[in-house]
Amino acid sequence: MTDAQPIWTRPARGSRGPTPGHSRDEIVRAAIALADAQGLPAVSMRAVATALGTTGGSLYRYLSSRDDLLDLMTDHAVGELKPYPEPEGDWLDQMLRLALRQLDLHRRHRWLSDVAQRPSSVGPATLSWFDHCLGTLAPTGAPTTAKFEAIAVVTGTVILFSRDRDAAAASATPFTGLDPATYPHLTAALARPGPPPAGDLFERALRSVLTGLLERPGRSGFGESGEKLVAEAVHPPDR
Amino acid sequence: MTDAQPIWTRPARGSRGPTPGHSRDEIVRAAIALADAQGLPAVSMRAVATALGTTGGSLYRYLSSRDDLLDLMTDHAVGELKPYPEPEGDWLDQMLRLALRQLDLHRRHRWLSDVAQRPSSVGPATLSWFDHCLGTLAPTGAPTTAKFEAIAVVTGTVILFSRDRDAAAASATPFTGLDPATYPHLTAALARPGPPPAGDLFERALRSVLTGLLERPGRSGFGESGEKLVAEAVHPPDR
DNA sequence: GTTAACTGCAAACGCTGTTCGCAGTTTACA
DNA sequence: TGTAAACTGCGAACAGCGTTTGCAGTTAAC
Repeated sequence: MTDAQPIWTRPARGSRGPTPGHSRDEIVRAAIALADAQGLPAVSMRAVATALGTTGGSLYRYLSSRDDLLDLMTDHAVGELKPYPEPEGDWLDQMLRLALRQLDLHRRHRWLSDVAQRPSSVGPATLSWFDHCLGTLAPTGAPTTAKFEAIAVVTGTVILFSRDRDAAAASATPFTGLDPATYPHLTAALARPGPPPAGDLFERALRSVLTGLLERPGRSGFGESGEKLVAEAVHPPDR
Repeated sequence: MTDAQPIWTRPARGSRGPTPGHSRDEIVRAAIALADAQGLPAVSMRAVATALGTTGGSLYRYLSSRDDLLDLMTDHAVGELKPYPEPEGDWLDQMLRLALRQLDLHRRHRWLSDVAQRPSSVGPATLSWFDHCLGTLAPTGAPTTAKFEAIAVVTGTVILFSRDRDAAAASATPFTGLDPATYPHLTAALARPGPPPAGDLFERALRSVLTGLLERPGRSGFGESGEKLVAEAVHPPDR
């Protein structure tokens, strides 16, 4: 199965041979279970195959590469974001709810952040999520570029905070026995950690960055002619 | 060379045998040149070795693992951030200058963002950079946790924007031929992309997120409605 | 002078993604 | 109905990876 088309438009099987013993969905599910339990490096073709009771090379009857499998896994996981939360409050509240749902997804599937920063083929569930986010941001009237960037920043922040605990545990170890002369501020900060910051940092970060990126600044912000164009282009027919 | 100590405190060579034909620094430089030219996957032990005129196994006289090499590469690159920009303006201006310097570094060494998302051993140059950032944020009076988080967010934003061009090129291709019925907002946004947003998005994003994370709350409007949103949006009780 | 430690190199181990050839099976078409 | 094409499943194989090991040669310490 070596096709130039992306996996989303490629048929799962032909019409000629015997009925396949497995399916793409079954393979993807097994791979996700493996990744959830033992991390992404454990998802090797042979490991997934043996989890399904077959051999490594047989998977290439269903997929054309491991990247295909990762793409399918990603989109399958992103599909768990549905149903999207009910629209409630202004666009910022709504966007925050979406981000929290995404954060929860990344905490359930920690391998998602490993797979996210790799050039991948975007699946339908991801497109749907992206489209929903764009719709949520429509009332801002911000340019398309800013919206795209804002959604990317949200995802980036989600990945950042989903790694929180691991990062904290990992970075605590090598931070012992530092020389106060060479690292004065760092040793001081570690010696007196101070109080935990008020409120949820995740929410604070997102609220501030989203308003900063998307909200209409006083008058020296977006160009006026551009605003009209964007307002026309973005106003959806059914919303 | 299999030692439990991190590579930073391990001596480069013993005192008994013949003088080594290479050095850690030479190896690291060759690896960085390779990564700059052909990307991180091209940095294999054998490839670095042949670039130095030796064989793969010989590198293990200088390093104990490929992860060690990546750690050394990272810290070597982060060392290029020095000298740090002169303090000028308030802490926000200063922090922005640091972020821009970091962004430039990530554009010169694109493999840095690939290597950053991997649990690594933090080297002295990275510690120094971190310490300098902490010192820059000292006037904010924010809690230590918030400062740490803010620095991480800055790095995350730098990585995000350093990938900008690649991401734009890669995501433009699969975004053709979408069904306007299933992705209304996305197709509308792509049909008329609108003007590029005025001002630098990188700077806007950083200014807003830094002020949001670090400036004293109290008059800024957040805190009350947020906690309820958190409880509502996540339905599995993971938190 | 002997011994221990070190360097450099080649070969090998186990793992990876992926390809290929070989049955055996099912469908399409003349 | 017969034949050919297409498909599935499987085992072996290939190239590449990180890493280990054994061996010869070199240097320094005692």
